[in-house]
Amino acid sequence: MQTPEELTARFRATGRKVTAQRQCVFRVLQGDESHPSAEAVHAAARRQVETISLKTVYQTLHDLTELGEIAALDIGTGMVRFDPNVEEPHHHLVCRVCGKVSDLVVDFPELSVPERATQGFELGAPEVVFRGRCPECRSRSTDPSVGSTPGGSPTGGERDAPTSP
Amino acid sequence: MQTPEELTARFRATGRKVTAQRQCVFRVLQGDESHPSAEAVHAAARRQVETISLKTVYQTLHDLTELGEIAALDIGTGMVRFDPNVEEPHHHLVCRVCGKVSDLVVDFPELSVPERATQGFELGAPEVVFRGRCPECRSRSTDPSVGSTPGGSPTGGERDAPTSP
DNA sequence: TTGTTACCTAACAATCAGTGGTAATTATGG
DNA sequence: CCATAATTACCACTGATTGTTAGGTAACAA
Ligand SMILES: [Mn+2]
Ligand SMILES: [Mn+2]
Ligand SMILES: [Zn+2]
Ligand SMILES: [Zn+2]
Repeated sequence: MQTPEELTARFRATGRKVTAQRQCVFRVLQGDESHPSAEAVHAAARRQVETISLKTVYQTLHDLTELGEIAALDIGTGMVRFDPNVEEPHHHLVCRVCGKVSDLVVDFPELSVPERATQGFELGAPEVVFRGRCPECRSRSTDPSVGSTPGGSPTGGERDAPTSP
Repeated sequence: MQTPEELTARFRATGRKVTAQRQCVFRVLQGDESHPSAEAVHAAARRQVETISLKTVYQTLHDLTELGEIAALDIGTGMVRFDPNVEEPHHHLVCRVCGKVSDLVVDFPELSVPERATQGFELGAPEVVFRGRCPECRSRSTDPSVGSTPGGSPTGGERDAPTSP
């Protein structure tokens, strides 16, 4: 995703009007690496423009996706997640417990399909998803098998666990 | 997934009753490589047991998933797709147009994440999805004027494929 | 500056996949 | 046989997303 200023220009150039609400969504998305849902974007946007409607957020996300400025990821968390990082190809780690999505910056070189295995499909880029448990959900787990990871990563950060869908 | 007979035994062994409806779902799933949705399973099951309810189908699919006899795939087609092939690890090709899901039998060897890239995640097996267009949708969405291009086809411009229904 | 027009909001209704409840009936398996 | 699980029809409900309306505001080109 480009900067809010560049997006402003691009919106004008594509016949779209630039409003305070849209620019607010631009700013919310800029540098956001949490892969927020539309609701999450809405919540963040409301902190800047209290009256912005969910509808407008959906509309702006749709426009940005159409322009290829962000990516809409549907990776089994129940909601579409939006990714402003479309410049750097990457994959994702998905927490099965809380739905957290993290970037996986590893590039997999050997990830091409032999022509005969494509079954006539016209293929795009591969999407790799590793599902598992994020650090927070690992440490929060009451599973007794967790707790003694020798030399592991005692990140210690046992933060609150807000999400309870 | 095991055979309907084996599933019958397994259901009994796990305290579940075996009914005509459940066995019907077993048979529908057996050898099905189309990764059907619950609705699709229901439609197929109705051809054998006309009165089987969608609820029962959901219940049976849930049970089978719980037992690990089938896999529930959420790969962005809007519905959960069920996969009776849990014996052979594999990946998937997904048609962006019609939602068709095909097995990708290629095994990717070097698909492991360097320890430092995991960000503390506890990871499961990687899921690879190639999105694209299936053969049917490729031939259906080409320009009408390109109906039968002989030899070296100047497929020229890939126009926007108009979204179906 | 002004006029056209896109945009925004609020408040709903609707869709779609999936879950949940009821009550009455059926049928499994010990 | 018979307790009890399962099934059915029916309907309400969630949650994400889209659509619709109507009235008001604001962007931007002239
Ligand atoms: Mn990402
Ligand atoms: Mn499969
Ligand atoms: Zn988590
Ligand atoms: Zn297709």
